[in-house]
Amino acid sequence: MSNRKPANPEGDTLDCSERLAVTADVVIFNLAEQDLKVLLVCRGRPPFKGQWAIPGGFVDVHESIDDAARRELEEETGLRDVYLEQLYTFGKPQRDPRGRVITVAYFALVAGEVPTHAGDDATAAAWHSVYALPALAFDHADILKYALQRLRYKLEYTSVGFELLPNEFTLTELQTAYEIVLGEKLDKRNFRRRILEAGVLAETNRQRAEGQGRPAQLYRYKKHAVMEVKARRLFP
Amino acid sequence: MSNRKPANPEGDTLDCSERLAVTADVVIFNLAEQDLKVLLVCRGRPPFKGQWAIPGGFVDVHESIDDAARRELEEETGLRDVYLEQLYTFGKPQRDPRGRVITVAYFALVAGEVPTHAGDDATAAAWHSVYALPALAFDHADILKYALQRLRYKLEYTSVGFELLPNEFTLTELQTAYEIVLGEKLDKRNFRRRILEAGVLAETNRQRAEGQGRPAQLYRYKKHAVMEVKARRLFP
DNA sequence: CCAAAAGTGTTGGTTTTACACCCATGG
DNA sequence: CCATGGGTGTAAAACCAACACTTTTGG
Repeated sequence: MSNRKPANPEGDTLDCSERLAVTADVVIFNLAEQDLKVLLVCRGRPPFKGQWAIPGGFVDVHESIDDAARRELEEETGLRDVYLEQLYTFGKPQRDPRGRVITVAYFALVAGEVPTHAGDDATAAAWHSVYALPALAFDHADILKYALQRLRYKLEYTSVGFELLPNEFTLTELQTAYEIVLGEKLDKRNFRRRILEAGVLAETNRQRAEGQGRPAQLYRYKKHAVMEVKARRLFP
Repeated sequence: MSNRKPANPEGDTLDCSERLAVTADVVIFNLAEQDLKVLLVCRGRPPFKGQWAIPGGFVDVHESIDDAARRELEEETGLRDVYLEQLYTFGKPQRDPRGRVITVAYFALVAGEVPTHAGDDATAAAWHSVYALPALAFDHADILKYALQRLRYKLEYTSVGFELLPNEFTLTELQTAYEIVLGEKLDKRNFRRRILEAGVLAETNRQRAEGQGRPAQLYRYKKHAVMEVKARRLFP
């Protein structure tokens, strides 16, 4: 950060003429109905009125970008303390017809049934399958594509997958979650071996019966287990 | 991106009150004197006058953030068309004492001997070893630490290392480059086998003698070779 | 002919993949 | 007792890590 542009040679305040509008947009993923969903809002105003978009909002002068993203997330889902990670910053001059807008994109993972609340600038908020998306406003299709790529990548290299499941889950549920996100079948025995050897799961003393089969052991994610196992993929 | 904050209900223009100053800062890496160097500028103005900082500048309303980063890079080094990648966006409210400034950080890799040009807001620009850094202005120590981490990571998983060498290079030079950045010795035979099997190098028909030993084959990087070899580390 | 740097294969251990049957429960 | 879903081991292949000598040149 230098201070070339500001006109004041003393450099201890900032010129206002070159400021930009900055938004924090959050790609919120969720698993439901055996599908990977993303939360979209239907825009209630121009531009792109009536089109679906990734939820987001302007970053306030007094809040950090992370806080702005958390605020958006809470406005749309009512949830706090969920997995949230900065993705990429999109800043082409013409990406918003209203003027220069820079978007810092985030992605979030939320678990369980999550009701949605449309913000006051949206006519609706709804979960959409990432495999059957409507046309999106702005460059949001690019952002979503990038978010999905990053989610898949993280799933293979880190143990972030638990964030898509409720507190307690069975190994079959976890495997299904991985399969839905990665879009491929995994081997049951290899999956179990790896996930257990990674040491990020703790057995609970509870079980759950699914239909009329043998009840499954419930596990929970060990908080504070190392998130990123350097240079060792969790899955092939 | 929603349009909650702007006051105009029609939403087709942008309110100016909530705009932020945005800079593009570039961590420029270079190899020299058997060391990994980073280009720093000595600030000519407050705040942090006289302290070293990562070069950067405000993003103009009409240019993309990438273009701003490229412009900074060219101003400091005179180079264009070098490897440049967005790193992360830093946006805590108090990170700049002048007011709210958001910094989109990039990292760049430049090859060969690169003279530096101090910008007009800096009293000097110089290469510093990443292993012996001075105190840095703002939160630039964090940015640099993050950049170095990312560079190392990329070196292991992609073939980005060539960007730190001139057009033609020997395998020993390439290995040395990797060793300097990663901070560890590599096995010569394993290194050569892997880098050649990766198929990203083309032999030239030239050789170069280093001192009085046997001359080494010169290679160059195959442009358009896949940059990212998914799920296969180049080095252990 | 000697010093200096380039170049070259093999082996043992580890990791990964592929694959099929028995177990516990509810109806 | 049977249908349903949960749980388990092994063998072959691929991959990785460690290791030392020969080749080519210049002085």
